[in-house]
Amino acid sequence: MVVNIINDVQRMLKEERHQYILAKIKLSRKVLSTDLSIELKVSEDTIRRDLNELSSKKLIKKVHGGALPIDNLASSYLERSNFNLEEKNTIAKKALSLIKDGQVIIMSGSTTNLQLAKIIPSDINATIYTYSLPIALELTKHPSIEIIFIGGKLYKPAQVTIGLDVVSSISQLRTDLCFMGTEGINVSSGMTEPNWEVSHIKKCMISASNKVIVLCTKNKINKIKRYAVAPIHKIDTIVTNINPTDSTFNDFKEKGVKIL
Amino acid sequence: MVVNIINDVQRMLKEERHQYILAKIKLSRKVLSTDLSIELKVSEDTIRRDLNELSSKKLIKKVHGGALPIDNLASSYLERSNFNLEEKNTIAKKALSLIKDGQVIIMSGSTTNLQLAKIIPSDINATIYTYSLPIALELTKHPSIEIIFIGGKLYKPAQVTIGLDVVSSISQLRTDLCFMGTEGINVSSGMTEPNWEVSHIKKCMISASNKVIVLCTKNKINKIKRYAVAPIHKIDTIVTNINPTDSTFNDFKEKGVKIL
DNA sequence: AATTTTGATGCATAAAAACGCGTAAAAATG
DNA sequence: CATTTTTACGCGTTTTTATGCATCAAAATT
Repeated sequence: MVVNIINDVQRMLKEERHQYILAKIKLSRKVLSTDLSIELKVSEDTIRRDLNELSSKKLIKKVHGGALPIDNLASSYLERSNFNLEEKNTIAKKALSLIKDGQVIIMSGSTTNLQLAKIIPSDINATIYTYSLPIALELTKHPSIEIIFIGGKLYKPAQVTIGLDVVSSISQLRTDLCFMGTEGINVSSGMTEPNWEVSHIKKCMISASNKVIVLCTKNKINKIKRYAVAPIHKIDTIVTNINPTDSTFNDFKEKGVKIL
Repeated sequence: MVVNIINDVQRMLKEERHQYILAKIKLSRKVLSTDLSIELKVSEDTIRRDLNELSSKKLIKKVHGGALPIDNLASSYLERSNFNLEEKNTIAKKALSLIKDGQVIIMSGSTTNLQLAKIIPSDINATIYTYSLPIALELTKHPSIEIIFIGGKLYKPAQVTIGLDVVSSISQLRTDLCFMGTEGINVSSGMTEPNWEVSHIKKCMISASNKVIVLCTKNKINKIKRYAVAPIHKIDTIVTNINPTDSTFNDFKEKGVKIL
């Protein structure tokens, strides 16, 4: 019996096929199982299994006959933004009451702020400065808010601009309100951040703004991170997802911080 | 017997049709089953089934004879970006070949550029300046591209920043390549734009860049708009969705413009 | 009201997907 | 090194899906 060596010579590994498929989808926006079967010299069955795998990893959208790219805009940020959505929305709703018509506001890039941006009623007029891509994008849907985007080098994981440009832009501003998320807040250490760049930017935001409002979920309270942003007395209001009368806040209240 | 190759060549996947229909509805506020049947080369029957599906997903409002948009004022940019996707992708693929590793590039906010941003291979290194939110967001998915966002006041319909800040930022730049879309290009009038702000920004881009590459679909060629951007000799290359040997381009070639 | 356009429904068919099974190579195990 | 176990595939077979067509019902149009 003749052994067909030729056939065996070139068979791609599964992983290689996957790479190939992803690359092709990226480039052509569409792949057909039949084409792939021919191109990769495996049965359509195998292609289908490949497609199913990639699809279950959310890397492609499998459809009858082939696959298409997954549409969605952002991935990692988007995932985070859907985390603890319930809490974030609670906070956002409370924070809404602090916005008055005609104000100039600066917002940090936190996912809670994104929630806030989503629910600002369309009859509110305001000017919002931000350095977060998703927040700016969200606000473009709003009919009357004026958006000023603060440019600079993009920090991909958080989809915000950072760096000197941002710092220098912000230090030239004067705003009424400043909404910012935080990674840690505590009476003695004040507000702290794990990221040096971010801590610096937040410092600028605070000195640029008349009132400082910190939005944070319960689990950030009493956490301390590496870099200091501001002592507690610089914070005007903390908005959280728990009851403002909770005893957790006693110390904060003594320092004159409002809890919402 | 004649085998009809043409017929076999392109049949869209159901999902693709759906996307096409949605894009068209948003753009023209109305679609007719008969038109779609011809455009998508399927029976009206199938179109009706498509429309029913989309309608049951509340994405469109199905009516006698066709369908209408379901109120909501989704961002007009996204609408445009999914329209004529095929052509835009063709252009983007061609344009890809012009990008070399390590270059500094500036991109305008055109939807064709968005397509380009989507398909840049992950092994390419480059620095990209842009003032388009969607493009910047798209590029955050790329592992190695450095993105610099040019800040300023946001122009919502196009999701780009405009204004003095943008102009002044760009005039301080020096880039290797400049990819820009256009609303009209013509041998005698050169490149033209309907929007004054945009025309001004594009002028800056051109003078900041070593090479100027214009991406445009066939239908923009020989159109003339209100505001001049640049005479034809400032353009190095035009990338379109049609064959570069097409006679349409003869005049352009005489002026030294490369066609891709 | 008559006529023309659309829409819905059932049916036929071809293509694609899923499922189960067998096999052979690769990896793990004793 | 022998032998299990696992993994990756391919091949039938059965289901499901996508689509067109014919027919009849429901509109819109005249």
